[in-house]
Amino acid sequence: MKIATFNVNSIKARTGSFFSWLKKYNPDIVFLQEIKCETENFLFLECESLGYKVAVLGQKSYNGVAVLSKYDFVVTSENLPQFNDDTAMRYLEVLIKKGKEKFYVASVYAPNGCSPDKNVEKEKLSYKLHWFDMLYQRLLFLKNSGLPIILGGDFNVMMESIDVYDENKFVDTPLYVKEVKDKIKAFEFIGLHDAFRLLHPNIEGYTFWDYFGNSFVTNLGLRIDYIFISAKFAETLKLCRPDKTPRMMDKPSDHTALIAEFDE
DNA sequence: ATGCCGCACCACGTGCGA
Repeated sequence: MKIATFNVNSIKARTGSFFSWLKKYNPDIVFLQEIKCETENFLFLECESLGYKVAVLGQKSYNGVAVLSKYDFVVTSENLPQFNDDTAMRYLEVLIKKGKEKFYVASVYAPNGCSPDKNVEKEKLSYKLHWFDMLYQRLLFLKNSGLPIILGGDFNVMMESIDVYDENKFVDTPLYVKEVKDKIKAFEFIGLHDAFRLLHPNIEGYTFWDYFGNSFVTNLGLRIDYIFISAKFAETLKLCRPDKTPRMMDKPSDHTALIAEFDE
């Protein structure tokens, strides 16, 4: 089984490059973030013609998440049940049925939390922390079902210095502050593992490079996109790495795809 | 390098992202 998560920064602006990459890698499940279009305007036909069943939670202009799957599924949650903001589309969870197996997957787009205005940033950081608390509550619920879990998404946090080109630039920012890292560390208590770090404890795995300057060429990147997997998938995980090919195409997203493969 | 780029839109300027 092959899976991928990709913050596309507008599916419409990425139509050509995204679908050429999708055809080539041909993953079984894809998690998309920042599709930046309303649900009804998503490119359903293009995805379906490649054999995917599609679930979309979109909105105008910003945010928006989607799940593409070669396996059948039912949508189990649109946004986080206990989070009382329905203006930002950031979480889409489906229950996949793959033959006799059932497992939960979710496409996740965590709030960024940053602002040039320090007062605004304070509010945005508390919003982010609360959003992660409600994510945790949902993950507890999924864990209690006893079914395996896969999360793919843009979590907007770097966990350690190896995840960031210069940690000094991010000290005390909502991308790198301890309170936010602690929310991700808490995933351990739900039995979720960072798939990339599981296989590669000591190598850089950037998934994002800013548009400005030559940040991609000079590799000034951040690892902010993750695939989290429960024990059953950790046992069969055989590959997890950023696939830099979409970031090298014309008019790329500022993120690239993170891919993972599992033995059957 | 606290937005130097790129995206979307009640669009030729503004809000937003990391």
